[in-house]
Amino acid sequence: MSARPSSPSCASRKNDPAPLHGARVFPSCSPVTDPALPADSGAPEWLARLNEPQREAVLTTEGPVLMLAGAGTGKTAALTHRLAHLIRERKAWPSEILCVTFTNKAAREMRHRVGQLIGDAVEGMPFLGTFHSICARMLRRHAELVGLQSNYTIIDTDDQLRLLKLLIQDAGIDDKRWPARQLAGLIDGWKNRGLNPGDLDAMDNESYANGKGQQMYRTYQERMKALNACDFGDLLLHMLNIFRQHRDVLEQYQQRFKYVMVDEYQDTNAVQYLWLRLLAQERKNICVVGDDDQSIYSWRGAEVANILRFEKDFPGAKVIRLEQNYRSTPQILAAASGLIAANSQRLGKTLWTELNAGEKLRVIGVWDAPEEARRVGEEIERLEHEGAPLDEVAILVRAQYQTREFEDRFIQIGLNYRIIGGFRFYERAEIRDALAYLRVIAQPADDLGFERIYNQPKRGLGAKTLEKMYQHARRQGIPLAAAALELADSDELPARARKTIAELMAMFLRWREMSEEVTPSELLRTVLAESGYDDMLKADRSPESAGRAENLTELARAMEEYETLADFLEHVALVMDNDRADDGEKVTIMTMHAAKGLEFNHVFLPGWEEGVFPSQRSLDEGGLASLEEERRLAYVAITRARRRCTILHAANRRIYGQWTSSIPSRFIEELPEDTFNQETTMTGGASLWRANWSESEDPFAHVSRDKPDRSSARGPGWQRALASGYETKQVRVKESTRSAASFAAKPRGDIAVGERVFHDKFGYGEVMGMEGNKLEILFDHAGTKRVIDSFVQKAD
DNA sequence: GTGAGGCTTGTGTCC
DNA sequence: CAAGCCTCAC
Repeated sequence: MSARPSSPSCASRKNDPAPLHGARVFPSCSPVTDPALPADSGAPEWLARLNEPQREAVLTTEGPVLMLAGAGTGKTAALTHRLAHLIRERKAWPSEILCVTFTNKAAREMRHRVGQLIGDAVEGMPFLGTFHSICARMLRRHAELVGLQSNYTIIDTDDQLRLLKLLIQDAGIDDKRWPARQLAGLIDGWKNRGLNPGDLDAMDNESYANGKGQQMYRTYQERMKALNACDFGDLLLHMLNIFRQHRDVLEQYQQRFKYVMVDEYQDTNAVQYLWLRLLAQERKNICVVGDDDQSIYSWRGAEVANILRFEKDFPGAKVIRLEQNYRSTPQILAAASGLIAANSQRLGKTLWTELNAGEKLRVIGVWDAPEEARRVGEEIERLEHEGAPLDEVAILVRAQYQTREFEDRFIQIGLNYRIIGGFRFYERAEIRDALAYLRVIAQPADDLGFERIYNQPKRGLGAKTLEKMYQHARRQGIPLAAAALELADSDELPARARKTIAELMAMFLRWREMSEEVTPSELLRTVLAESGYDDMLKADRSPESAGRAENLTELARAMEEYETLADFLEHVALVMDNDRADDGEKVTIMTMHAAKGLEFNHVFLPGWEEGVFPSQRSLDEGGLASLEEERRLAYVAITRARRRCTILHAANRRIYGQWTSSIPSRFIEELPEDTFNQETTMTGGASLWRANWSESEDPFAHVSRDKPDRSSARGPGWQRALASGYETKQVRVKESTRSAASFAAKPRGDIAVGERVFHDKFGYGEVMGMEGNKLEILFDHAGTKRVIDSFVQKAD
């Protein structure tokens, strides 16, 4: 995990809520600036590195600008230079520029690169960040306008779900039929569209529990207010509400922000769009950068339409196109361009490059997911031998679950890797527990935090006590922790529970006082020691407990970078990165979504199979639009590669524990033929199978497919469809019935129960059982595993 | 109030 | 297949 080091400007922010017009001290160490230099008389040398359209984007500072920038065309360079230019030319102080990015990674990158151009002045940019972090900061200042206090808690999805579940049950709604997840999704969607409970129409209202949508949304918002808490969507929605209802506040910010810049504009959703429009409509100095072909976030409300109608929103906008690609080989560009050409709704652009050398892409068909991981591992080792740094190698997957196979394999072969995203550091139970303690200290109304730890470590308080506390809290209209304190002084509870609660509350009072005096990390160490959490871990003999203790130590260390508890908690809530201080070179494994904006010399794209990528969900729901979004994702993925791009697809994959056969992704077929080479592995692979399949009607007619039984009815979409005879899916059903599914079920016949075998990964073992081609083997060192017979040899 | 064991269900992507 | 939820026995 990397924590933003506290800087002088951060420290000053703590006490001084930054007067809106108060110019900050402009760093005297600012690098060479010649204010007399006319902008159009031969660009200064630091502009010389830019191409013509980039330079135009930098120098067109006044009025609306739309930069259409294809993948790898140097839009970040253009943006950072533009920012630097504004500051150097003293058109604005750093604190008068609003610069919004989508990810923390992008914000950090921007800060870093601007820093290289103008030095420390970038430290004075409090409004360079993600939509969420910028809104969170603004909201601390204006919290009372929406009924919050400035120390509000930002809750994560987990807490949100727990709260919703309670509310659903309170409302007497069956949470089996109307799961909290669904409601959370709806509320999120409403917030993304900028809708408050009162703004819902009948259809929105109907979408949950037969017309309870609005009521539940309203209840949830009220409860959040009582908890002095916000979810992610609230950060934006609250600020939008404030801007709409308090002209004076809006005008302050309109005055303040002389220039507005927005990265990844194609991914803005309605709230973000409305928020930006309000802020920029006075001065109209807004510069947005985007690429409609890289719009991959419609699932969280992004509307490509925002970029398409920019010229209407801001008449007279200057449109600048960046089309020269500096990143990839012509083959990679041709493959990506050919693929994306299959989409219908696009602005269209032509990427070109001056590079002429390069290799074709490779498409490799393998037997199953483990082989895929093995193959990628081998390829990476080969690259390593050729001297390629591991930092320049990335594996980009469609969904998080795909990372496991690679992780397993890389541990086996001792290949250094890092997984970005995934189960994040901050989502581990022990970390969340620790944070819950800290949250309750910082913000006593945080019931969700209190509920999490009131009996963690176990102190003999259970559901009965919790219920009593809730009752009391509800009746008195006070937070849970306050109710607990009062109950400890009454006869409502058995003496034993009373004593425990009293002790716990005494600790909290002490910690709260202490939090004013000691650093956050000292506070955490004290809490862990005094609460008994440390002891609990020490007493725990399970293999994970040591790791848990380590994680907590790491957390305390990370906190040393922060001066106040509030700063730290905000960072935790908004920043999901867990790239710790990385020692040495590592292969990066991450989702395609997380990879947007990044680039690598070598990119591996596993799992290009129908149902995985494009994902089954996108095929089942969402229709063409959703498929096209998957295709844009494929485009993003391919264009991450500078030099080599390797696509893999497996013939068999286990989904929900079921072996499922798969056919290669349609995206592979859509690649222009002359841009890639097809390869296949010894074990057959889907490529071979596909070749056969296209020639004969049913090459596997001799193998009977297992009858769909109850268990297979739970598979992915098409399997479910198969089981229920769902008609519109006939085509898919046909494909899958004659697919290689049962290929796997053909036992090889020369291995019997009781024999000794050897397996590449697990070593020697004894066959304990077999079922079709699947063997259950007790390995000498690896324990019992289920493996496919083609991966074992008879031991001598 | 705690823990063990069975049943159900899921895995999309992020701030 | 796993994790999460629920139920039931101490």
